[in-house]
Amino acid sequence: MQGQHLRNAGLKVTSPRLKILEVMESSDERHLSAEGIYRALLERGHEFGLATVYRVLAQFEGAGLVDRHNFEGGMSVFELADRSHHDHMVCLETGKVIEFVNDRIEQLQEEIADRHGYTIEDHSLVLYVRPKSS
Amino acid sequence: MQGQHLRNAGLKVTSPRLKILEVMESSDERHLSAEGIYRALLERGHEFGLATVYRVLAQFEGAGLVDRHNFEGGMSVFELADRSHHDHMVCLETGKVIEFVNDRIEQLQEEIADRHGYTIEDHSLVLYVRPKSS
DNA sequence: ATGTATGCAAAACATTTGCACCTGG
DNA sequence: CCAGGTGCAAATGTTTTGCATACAT
Repeated sequence: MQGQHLRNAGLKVTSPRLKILEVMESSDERHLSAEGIYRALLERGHEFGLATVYRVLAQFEGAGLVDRHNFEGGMSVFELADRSHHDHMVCLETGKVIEFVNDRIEQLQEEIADRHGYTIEDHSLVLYVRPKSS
Repeated sequence: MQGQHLRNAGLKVTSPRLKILEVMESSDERHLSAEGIYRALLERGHEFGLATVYRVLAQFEGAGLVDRHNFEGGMSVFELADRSHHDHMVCLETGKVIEFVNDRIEQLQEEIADRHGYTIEDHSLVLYVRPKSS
């Protein structure tokens, strides 16, 4: 049961939190907007306020349970932080999100920050792409 | 005169447009928010509506005169598109923005997109950093 | 003259917050 | 019981838009 995840994060086990976790775990889309989660909850018969969804997601983010991404288009998308680090490729035609990792890029980023006297706290790499026409 | 830039972009040469270009060219900060530009204009005695600033920036973006970036923090920053491509490092302590280029990273990105059957239309790489404490 | 630009106020949008009420442990 | 969570509505902050007026060419 994911109730444990919540307890481990120091969060009370409540219905909104459990259901939101459930939606994020079982959704086809790994990357969901707050609104998307809100609608998915409705479809499953759970009517929580949108404000609650936002609050829960913010707490989850703070607890390291989810990552928030700010892709273009003005709204945040959230994904379960159940995998190791990766970056994103967003298809501009279909909206599809592809994940990828490249250790060499990660390493180069570290080197660049280091060279300037900084350490990386966080980073965001997003490729906006289109299917090859060929 | 930068009036030519505007004409080349197919835009009428108007006072707001000229002054906004001027501010962006002469500001200490290369990366400005719409509000920041609005305030800089006021300081120079030009009172245009904030809506105009946004509209002009949107047109400039469309014309390729400026780039818009969506760093964390909810608001866009704009910079003159007068340099070749580069990525950004944002200091979380000071808000300072450092630009950098790394051809190897650029190349790796191309390879990754290509490997997945896509071509890159645009990309965003931002490192959120802190000064090395050492 | 005439198609665009602008100004202002109002709308839109995603997100956050205040506060009274509920609930998990 | 009581700290903390939730619902709702209202506030927020950024950006966009509608419409009447002003301007560049």
